[in-house]
Amino acid sequence: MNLSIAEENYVKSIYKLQEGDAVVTTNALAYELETKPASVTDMAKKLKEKKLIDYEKYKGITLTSEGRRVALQIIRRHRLWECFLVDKLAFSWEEIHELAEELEHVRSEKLISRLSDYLGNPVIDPHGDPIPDAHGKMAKPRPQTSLDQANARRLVVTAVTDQSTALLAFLNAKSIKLGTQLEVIAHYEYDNSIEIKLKQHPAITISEQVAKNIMVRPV
Amino acid sequence: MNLSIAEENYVKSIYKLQEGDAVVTTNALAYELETKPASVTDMAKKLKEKKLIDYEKYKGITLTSEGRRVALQIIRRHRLWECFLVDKLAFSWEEIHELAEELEHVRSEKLISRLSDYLGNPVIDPHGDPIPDAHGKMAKPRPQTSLDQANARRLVVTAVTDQSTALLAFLNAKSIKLGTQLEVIAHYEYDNSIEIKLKQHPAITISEQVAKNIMVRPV
DNA sequence: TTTATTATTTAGATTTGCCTAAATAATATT
DNA sequence: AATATTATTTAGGCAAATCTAAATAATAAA
Ligand SMILES: [Mn+2]
Ligand SMILES: [Mn+2]
Ligand SMILES: [Mn+2]
Ligand SMILES: [Mn+2]
Repeated sequence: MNLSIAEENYVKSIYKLQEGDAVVTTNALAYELETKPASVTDMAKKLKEKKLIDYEKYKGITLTSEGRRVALQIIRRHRLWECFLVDKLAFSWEEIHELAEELEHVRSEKLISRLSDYLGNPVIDPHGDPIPDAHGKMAKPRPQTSLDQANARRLVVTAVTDQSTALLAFLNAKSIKLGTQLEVIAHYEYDNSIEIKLKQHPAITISEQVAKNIMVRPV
Repeated sequence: MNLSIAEENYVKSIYKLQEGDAVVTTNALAYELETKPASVTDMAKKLKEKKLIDYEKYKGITLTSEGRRVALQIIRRHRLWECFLVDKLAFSWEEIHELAEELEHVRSEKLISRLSDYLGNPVIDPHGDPIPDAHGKMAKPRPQTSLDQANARRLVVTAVTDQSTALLAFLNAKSIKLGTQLEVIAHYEYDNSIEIKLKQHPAITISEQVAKNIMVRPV
């Protein structure tokens, strides 16, 4: 099946919003893709026609198994290019998303399999997200929770769920990256902010919003 | 200026057909881009509007200096990606053109300058074509002639002007690549075919059409 | 259970890039 | 110089992807 760039972006966003099995609403998808609900309805009809989604009007959108397959391929391409940009071209993690957003649309099995080999067949990308293999299989991520819900004291950062430049730049400023070990000092009930301490650094307090987007695992 | 992929492809093709200063005709451009003359006329109006070409109806097309600048950037991206595919991902020279045709449209100064550094700032691509630098300057190619017009006996292959998969596959089969040294044994007047000999190989006879597309220099 | 609010879809346009068929201009032939 | 041929442009249309404004459906509140 030959998909346009727009169609690929829709399929990828639907996959992202589905998180397993949830139905994706028109508005949510419009917001995610920075477009208008009317445009989403139009595209939903086309993707249904192509059997990539299940869709009945007013009932929301879910991917078919073919849609899921397609989504995983696109995600694979996106994340492999992100690895390339960081590992080989020395980009930092907040710069790569936009570039990968374009590179992911170059469709060539051979290109991607060679790129993967060249990178040593990585299984997680620079943001800690798992990379599907050529068959769409992803390593089950090791159990992780968001920092605001973790109960252990000593934690290691495993992923970042919001990949906006703003958050990643903030984390850079605080020296927080994948693999960073930290200790939770205190939870402040008033605004749900959290005080943490990194080795070799003074303790800092981070907002609930930041904490929600940092994934961690007990060290 | 923000150009679409279609606009970029037009500008690049106009540059290619201009060969210095010649005026590009509507039909030639349509043939090159595998589209129809009417579509070329439409696009010519748009590119003129954007000041990338000079165009008066029935008078043909030439690039403005801005158009030339843009073309050289696209060619730079194209050829650097070709180097990447060959040097890092082990593609062979007949597979890379189509992929570079897509990769060239990812517009990021930073990406391209890092890619160039990563590749060691190459000045020729895998087909022997010069790569413009960030300012659009290209190494003046060393004097070379097509094989059918060379008068020296001992020659070295410096470039291939037709980059079709068919020709490149033929050259692969005959073990002819960039840097290959060969000796001209005979010219056959009847069909302008040429007999050549590579070291460690029996002599072979190649057609005029092939010879026209192989660029050589006295060794 | 009405009524208000929110979510979604439809109707009708717009832009881009392309097409075919017909008209016109430029060039080549007799 | 008149005519035939070829090149180019115009006219009119189509599909993809978007939009705004209006209509309709679903859901929440009174
Ligand atoms: Mn994308
Ligand atoms: Mn990522
Ligand atoms: Mn291209
Ligand atoms: Mn090339």
